[in-house]
Amino acid sequence: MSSDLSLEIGKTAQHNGLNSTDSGASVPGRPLSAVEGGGKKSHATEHSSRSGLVGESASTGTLGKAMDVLNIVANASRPPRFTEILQQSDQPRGTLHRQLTNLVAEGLLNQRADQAYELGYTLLRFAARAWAGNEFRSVAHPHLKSLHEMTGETVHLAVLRQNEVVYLDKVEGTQSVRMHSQIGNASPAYCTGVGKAALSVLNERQLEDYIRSVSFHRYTESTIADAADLRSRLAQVREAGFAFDDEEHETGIHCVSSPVYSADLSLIAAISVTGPVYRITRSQLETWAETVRTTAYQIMEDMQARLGPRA
Amino acid sequence: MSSDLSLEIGKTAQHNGLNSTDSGASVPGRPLSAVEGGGKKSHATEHSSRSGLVGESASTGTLGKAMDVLNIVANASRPPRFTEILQQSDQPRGTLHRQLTNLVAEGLLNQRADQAYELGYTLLRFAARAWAGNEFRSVAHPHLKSLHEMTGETVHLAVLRQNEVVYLDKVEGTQSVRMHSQIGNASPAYCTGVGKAALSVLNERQLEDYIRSVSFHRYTESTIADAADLRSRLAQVREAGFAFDDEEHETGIHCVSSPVYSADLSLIAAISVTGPVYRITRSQLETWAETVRTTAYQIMEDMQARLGPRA
DNA sequence: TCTCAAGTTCCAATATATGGAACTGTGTTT
DNA sequence: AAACACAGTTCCATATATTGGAACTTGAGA
Repeated sequence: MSSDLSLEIGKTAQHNGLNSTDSGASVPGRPLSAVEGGGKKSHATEHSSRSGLVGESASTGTLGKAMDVLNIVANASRPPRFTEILQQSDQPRGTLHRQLTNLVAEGLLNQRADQAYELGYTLLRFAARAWAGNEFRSVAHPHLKSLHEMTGETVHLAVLRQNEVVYLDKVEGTQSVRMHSQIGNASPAYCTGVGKAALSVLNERQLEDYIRSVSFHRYTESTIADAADLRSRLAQVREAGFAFDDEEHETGIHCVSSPVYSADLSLIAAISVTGPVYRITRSQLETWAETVRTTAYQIMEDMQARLGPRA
Repeated sequence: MSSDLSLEIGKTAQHNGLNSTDSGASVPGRPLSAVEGGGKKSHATEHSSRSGLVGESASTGTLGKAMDVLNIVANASRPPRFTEILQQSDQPRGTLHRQLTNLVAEGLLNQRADQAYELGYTLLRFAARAWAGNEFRSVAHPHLKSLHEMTGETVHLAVLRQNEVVYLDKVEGTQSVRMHSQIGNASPAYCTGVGKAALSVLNERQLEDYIRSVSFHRYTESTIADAADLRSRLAQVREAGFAFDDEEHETGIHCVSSPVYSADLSLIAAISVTGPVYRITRSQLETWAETVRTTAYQIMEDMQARLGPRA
């Protein structure tokens, strides 16, 4: 089992030249700076990867195994029973059984009357707090709202987590609320607007790690299918400051997106304006691109301002 | 450390007399029957308690300790740093530090640039799946919608989990969507409508366990303040089939609620219609009580129908 | 009734988590 | 500026929790 491959990557505080003492002037192109001055003498291995950004599902001891089981249940098309889980797990029956028992006891899993396992309510409880208590989200939210008001279309906020983007917030029209659909959902980074925007700020090594660990799946005709293509697209995104998603993940849906990130890259996220192709033209999206980018900058500034005050 | 106090309570399949072979006739007062016939030879200790319904936070080995840490972070008023967590935890520095590292590696916690810990995005990811994949919720949802259409007020679905009720779903007016506020939120059972409805179906021992482990806190003037009061209220609820919440948790808000549960009590939930006192009178709530109860029965029937077909 | 598969329990062996103490870096005081 | 105090991090012998094979139930089907 491959574990302990690395340490923190995000912590390799790498100042981007010009640092801030000027309070809040809008300087596009500059992310919010790290809260601490110099980088710690991190004696991380040269290889790195994994920790929050990019990486596989290397198990961290007992906890990691429990998470593996949770993942099996989460990814099942319907609530799996003991043996179904056993087949996907590489653990002996006795062990797996105890793990399941523990997970159920903690409320992370539910065992239904028919013995099938489903994700437990404790997860909902935690997620509600994770969401409500998330400072980044609450700082960004008003900006998302104003972006929605300007465009009239759905606005998303998503963060990069390993190889996926996880949707953190969403502001949409008064149209029938499709529940809180998106929030918490995860999508592959390479085929979504927010994903490409997020990937565009990775440093070379991180991108390398990402590309090594990702596997491309063609969701639609225009889905990016290989590393070379992805690289060149990301170069463009890096240049422009925004990314498009031309129905690369879902047919009939496209969007513009810009990255939101901290200087030390401990937080990499993105915002987007999304619309259906039948109503929103590509050129309309292009019109919004600058606004999206500007909004992203504003969020970064606000985050920076919010970080300081914390004693 | 007190662990392994018990086994499953919910599994003590306790048929309520008359059992089902008749398919789907509406027989109010009868919950959906357990999917399995007899009760297993559960040699559970006489004491019992804990497992999903009612109980304390007894740690289940390593996983339990990790959950304890998660809980500390979740309950903090703002993202705690290492020592703040250390003070609430009863573990030595070295141990706690490694646990935190593991939790961060798994994405269950985030360590921000200022070193403070917050709940991680993985929790959101899991919760989204827990919610979307929850069969009970999806079965109940259309009923909630029709209940909303009949009353015009906000409708909730909540499940009993340990001493709390966790909100699973919500249907409300087109009024500005206060995000998906409630969902995933947890409230004490004794002072909410859904909570009292849920508690009313507990058997004697379970109620005993609940009362032993709960601590009453006066949220408003009318909050139930002691066990005796709670018992007599629950007796009334049991009789009537629905419960009221007269501003017992939040001033200005009241509701009617009815329990939804499986015969083996492995699932205990409740639905409610909630409204602000300035617009909804008590007698209006009483008018809805019967409808709420009927809707609850219909959900139970639907659940029963949905349980069978599963091979 | 018998048989087979699914699910559950048990316990010695061993890998894993523990926790005290030493270490590093950061910010504060004299 | 040096000394101090404090938060955070690492290390390693030890204790303990997890492991996993095998035996044991239970339930469904022939």
